[in-house]
Amino acid sequence: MQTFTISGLAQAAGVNVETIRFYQRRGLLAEPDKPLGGIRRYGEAEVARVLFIKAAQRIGFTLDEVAQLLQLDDGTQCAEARAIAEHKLADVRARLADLQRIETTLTQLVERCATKRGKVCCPLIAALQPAPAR
Amino acid sequence: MQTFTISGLAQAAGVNVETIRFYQRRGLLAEPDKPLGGIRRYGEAEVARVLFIKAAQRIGFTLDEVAQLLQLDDGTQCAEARAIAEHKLADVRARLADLQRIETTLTQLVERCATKRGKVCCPLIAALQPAPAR
DNA sequence: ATAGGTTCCGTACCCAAGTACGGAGTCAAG
DNA sequence: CTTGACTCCGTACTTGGGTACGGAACCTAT
Repeated sequence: MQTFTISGLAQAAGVNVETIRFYQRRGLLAEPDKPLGGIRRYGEAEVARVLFIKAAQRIGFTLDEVAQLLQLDDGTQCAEARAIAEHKLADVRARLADLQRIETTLTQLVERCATKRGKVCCPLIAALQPAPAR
Repeated sequence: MQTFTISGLAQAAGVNVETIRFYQRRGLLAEPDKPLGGIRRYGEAEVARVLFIKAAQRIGFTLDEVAQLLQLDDGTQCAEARAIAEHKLADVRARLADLQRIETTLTQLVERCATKRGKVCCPLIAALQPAPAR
């Protein structure tokens, strides 16, 4: 089951070997204990974990935040997990709302582009305005 | 209408003065021409712009990407705008999907937490798996 | 048993996005 | 007309997230 060497893992996850080692130092990824003076092996679980880290980063989480999310995946005491989860959830929903507004606005822009020509001005900033001064 | 000094702008947008100047150097924010050896003034538009930059960053855009989005807001030739917009849109939709899956999973976790006790393990990683090895 | 390619580990370096610093100029209040 | 707060501008430092480097150890294939 533990089929990959570190470079195999890196390749499977689409990152650099050094990145794996960096994540290990940061505690985002465990270093499997190596068979007495030998070489560590990794499995699919680690690949998924690295992919998760990368995906979470793309949507704006820092590595510290990713660590918290991973804690939830790893299993924590319920009360604590719930606290973290609720906190993150609020956060996630706020981002979701912003992203959705950008999505809508960009979609409209593309549509307008298809029918008109010349300059277009896309009210992107307005899309994320908390309370437009009107 | 141009009511703020740079520190007023910074405060209104909830960032550091140096950040404003940094954005100006990066071309994300124009430097209004100053009244002959005097002090520049800013308005609500700039506040909104900085807030947008910050919001976009929170959902994972780099400053270079933000610059592209701002270009759309500022008005560009249609063909070019459309190309950028479509590109960003695909990007935005991918992030949206990931965020939504995290949202769902976190919500489920919180629910389970409310009814059970002891350890919980939240399949967060699985939520973002491209194709789970089964 | 040794050469070539990894792994391991530490240290050093890199880029993005700020943050801090310091001197000179400006401006309003006393 | 000076004092204190702020602006302007350049340069330097910091932090987060990696990347690169280099020597020693390891593991095949010949």
